[in-house]
Amino acid sequence: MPELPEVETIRSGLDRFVLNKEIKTFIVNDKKLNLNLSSLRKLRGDSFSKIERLGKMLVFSFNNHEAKMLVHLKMTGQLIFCRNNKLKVKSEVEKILLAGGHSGNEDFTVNDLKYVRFQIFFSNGYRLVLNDARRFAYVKIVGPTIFALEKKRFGLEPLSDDFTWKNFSMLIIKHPKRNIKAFLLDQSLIAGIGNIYADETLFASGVNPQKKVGDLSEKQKKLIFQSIKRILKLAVKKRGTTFSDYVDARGLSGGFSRLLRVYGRDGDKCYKCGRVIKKDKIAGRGTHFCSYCQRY
DNA sequence: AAGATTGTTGCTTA
DNA sequence: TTAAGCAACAATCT
Repeated sequence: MPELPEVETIRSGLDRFVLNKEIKTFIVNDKKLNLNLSSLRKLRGDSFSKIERLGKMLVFSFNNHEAKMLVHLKMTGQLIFCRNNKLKVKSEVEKILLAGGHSGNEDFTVNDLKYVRFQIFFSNGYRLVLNDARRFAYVKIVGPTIFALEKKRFGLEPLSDDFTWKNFSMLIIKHPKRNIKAFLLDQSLIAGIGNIYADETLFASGVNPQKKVGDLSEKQKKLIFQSIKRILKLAVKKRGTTFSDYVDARGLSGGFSRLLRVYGRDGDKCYKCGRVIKKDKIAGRGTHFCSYCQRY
């Protein structure tokens, strides 16, 4: 469920806490991750030099190794930075990190980490935990060649300078037969949009999710292009959307949830026209839309 | 208790 | 070649 805004929020949160901190050791708690222990061992004593986001994937670089650590949270993965001990009610990480001024889920404690799959222990007494109920999330250590291949699979970054009207239109011309919902979800075309922001984008644009992109009017295309940028930017500013599992690196919920206009509102009244919001399966995903406001 | 669920991949079909 | 549909992955919730 973490999409671009959620992953970006985690990324920037982590930036402040793990960069240039010496890594003491890695612990693999779930064999399903298929991690090579000897390649992890080589990275002990090193530290992260930067954390980038590629679509919904996080890319960790090291100061003294060429290898990169790739983390994809898939549906229910969480990356939580916390203190390296078992504290009782309020963990110290909350006291320290909440001092940063953010309000949020105050009840989150390290005790809620029930599905720990992977951990990075830092020398300063903190650790980074991959917590994932459904075990779809992955961690990979890759060299430059594999990383270059991985990178190629991602399409345009919607918040980068490459996401221009020209590039967006070219994508549409290349895939005229695809429906717009599937188009928005395809990570190899535009990277980072998931089910929530696809539905929000189409509602904001007044476009029917079934519409073939080749049949969109110029006005509709422009609206979609602008809505993608506007909504994702706002959602990043609000620190993402919490629908079920998502929390940021400090265990805090996102603030975009209350700004959702269609996602999860099936059966409720449309904010624009008052008719009932529908939910159908389109492009293989549950799709929320107003059949009146999004009839074209 | 069956069915649905946020992401992605890979297979089958048209 | 392109796209749609569907199962699979694992666990939880309704």
